[in-house]
Amino acid sequence: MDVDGDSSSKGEEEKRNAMVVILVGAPGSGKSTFCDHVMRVSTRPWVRICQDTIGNGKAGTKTQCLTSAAAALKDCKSVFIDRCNLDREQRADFVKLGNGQVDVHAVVLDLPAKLCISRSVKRVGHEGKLQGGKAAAVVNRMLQKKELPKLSEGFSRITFCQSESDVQAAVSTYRALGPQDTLPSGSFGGQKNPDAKVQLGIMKFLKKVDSPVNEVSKIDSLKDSVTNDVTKENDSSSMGQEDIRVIADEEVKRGEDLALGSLEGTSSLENIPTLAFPSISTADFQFDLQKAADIIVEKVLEFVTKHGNARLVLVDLSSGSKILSLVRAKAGEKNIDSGKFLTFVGDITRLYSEGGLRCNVIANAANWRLKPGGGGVNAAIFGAAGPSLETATMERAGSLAPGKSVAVPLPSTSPLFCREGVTHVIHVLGPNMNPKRPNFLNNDYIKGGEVLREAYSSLFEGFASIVRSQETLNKEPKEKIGSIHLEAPVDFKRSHMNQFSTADQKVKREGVYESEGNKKCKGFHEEQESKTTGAGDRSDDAENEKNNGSSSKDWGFWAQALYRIAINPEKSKSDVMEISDEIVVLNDAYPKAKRHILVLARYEGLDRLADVRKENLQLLRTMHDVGLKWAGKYLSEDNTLIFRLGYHSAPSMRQFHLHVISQDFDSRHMKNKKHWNSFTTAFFRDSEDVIEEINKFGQATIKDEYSLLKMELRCHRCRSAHPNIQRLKSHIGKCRFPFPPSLLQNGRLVVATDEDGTNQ
DNA sequence: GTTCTAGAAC
DNA sequence: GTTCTAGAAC
Repeated sequence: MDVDGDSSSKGEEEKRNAMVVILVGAPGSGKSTFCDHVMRVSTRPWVRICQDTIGNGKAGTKTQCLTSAAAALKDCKSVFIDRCNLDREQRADFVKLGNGQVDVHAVVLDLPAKLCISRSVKRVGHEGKLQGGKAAAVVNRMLQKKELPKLSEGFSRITFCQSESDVQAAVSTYRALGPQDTLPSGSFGGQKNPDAKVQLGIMKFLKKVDSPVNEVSKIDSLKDSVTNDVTKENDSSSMGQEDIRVIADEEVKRGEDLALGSLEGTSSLENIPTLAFPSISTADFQFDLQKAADIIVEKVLEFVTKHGNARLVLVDLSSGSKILSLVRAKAGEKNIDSGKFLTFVGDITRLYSEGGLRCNVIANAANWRLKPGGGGVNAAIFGAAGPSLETATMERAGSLAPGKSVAVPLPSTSPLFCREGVTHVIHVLGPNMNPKRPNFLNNDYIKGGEVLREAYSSLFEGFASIVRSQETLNKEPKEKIGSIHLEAPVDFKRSHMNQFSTADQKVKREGVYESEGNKKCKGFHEEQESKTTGAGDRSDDAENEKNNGSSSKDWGFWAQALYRIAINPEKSKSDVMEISDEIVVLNDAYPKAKRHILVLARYEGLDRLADVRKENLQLLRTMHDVGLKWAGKYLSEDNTLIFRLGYHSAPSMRQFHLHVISQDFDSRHMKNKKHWNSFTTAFFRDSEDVIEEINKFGQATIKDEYSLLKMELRCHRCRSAHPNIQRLKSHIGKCRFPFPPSLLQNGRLVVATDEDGTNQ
């Protein structure tokens, strides 16, 4: 860092290096504290422009702020714009202060509403005078208007903070800036979809770094991947299937539009060869995270300096991933080119289909026998790649020593190849610090470090050699990574993971399960009655990582009540209202609204949404129609009701079932956050959308239950936040705000119609 | 899925 | 002291 106290002689230069940092955040989000923490130790001259105090210690006007900010800049000082700046219009004039001469940054303090409210309520004598009971209403109202900043507004850098630790990281970044320093351009901190107004879970924000999940459908995710990644051309070598090509072509078109039309310049060069790799040895092999992060960054740096035309992506499934944040921080310190290395939260087997990130090579944290199973990444990759990967692997090697890797070309029949565009899997075996696993190093981190370095070297070399061979094939040297600034190390915080716990991945059901196909129940009710489906076929493999290869979910006895009814509806004690060959309709035993019924599928093997495939389309339509019929019946009795039809992403009860539920949520059984969020977040998958997705993609997007169900409590109509379920319930009893636009589309809400058949 | 309950939050 | 949450048991 170049610290220079002699400002007079360097005035011009300093002016060039001054910057405008626009804080964006609700009252109570910690904007002033942020400025204080930076300014207290910074060697750069800062001026804080605070609208709450600018009028001689009292609140002033926006114009006053603009004038003072301009004066400070003229004086070669960097400025913090400390006001809410929650919408684009409010920010625009401050962005213009940069005048193309100085960098304009945004720091977004996007903390949970509840936290902002409680801070606002508690604060005494705060400059903004926002105290007491009105704070909640004010914060809520302001958050409704919230438009997260985009680079296209004219910011050169945006930092999104969604937790206390994000804020800490941003403070450190800014306080470390000397008078001459600049920061890399781009969008940082993981808000992939700037329009998502999703917040962190309320209660846990201090205990763990939770992350939001975008409430977008798979189709939307493809769209917004375009806004971040401009596709230049389709890489025919990595695409095998017609429908993927179609999607890719659409991306190209939109991408071009975008490149012409806006500054959304966080383009990532999709065609550059990309290796996605998990952190080796830090999960089940219990390698120290700090030490591992150092080694990752060291090896990545080595690679990126040597290879211009390739990109590395460190992937982790869990959004609060410690290793990702450690690596991100260290990579930032080393100024690793963000176009060549990024971190990504998501399922390594679904990077393209669910994350919009194209990776032609993925690394597998393998076991020494190179066998499927175990848990974690290994099980996921073998599961997703299908049996052909095992065959192809065995052709190359029978086992692997720690520190070594083996690259295996994926057969073009593998779903990973067709769907994700992955051409190679590189198996890597890292050092093991877990006494229960083979080759235990007994805390010998000297040896461990060596082996881990060797593992990454071997992995990256394997990748480089694939890149070389593909370049030769294409006979056309790829364009060097361009001058357009790239977004990263960005943590996209995208998690569409199905059936994964935060720590472990389970093999996809269809992978190992001794499938009986989707036989109809009809005709074999009795034989099924006695059949247990509990434990599944656990095949523990001692040297494999934790979590056995069991593919079927362990449904407890209580969780099989619906299954028993589907098989034997006549004998059921529940109030079954309709029975056909295909479906059973019954009242939910614990209705979460005035009207809440279930339409059960009577198909053996269809336990949940994740099991549904294209061959079940007709069933989906039947269930939807039956649901509509019953909703219509209830609407004819009470035309004030509004219904929504949909599926839980990860149901607790076995047997595929459709919820038909009125949107009053007026029920004594609506008791907790999980109940609420399961019907009012993206966890609830609208029936119409599911049908569309199954039709287009052959399977439905499953939303990540672990974060969605813990989200803070928000009104499903006006989106206001509430501290607990009781307060929420008293609010929804009164709230008559129109439903959000997304729900008003695509027939997601079912309302009463008058005689003409028009909506009332 | 619900119920029960310890203990955290208020 | 009361309310509320989250985890375990069922």
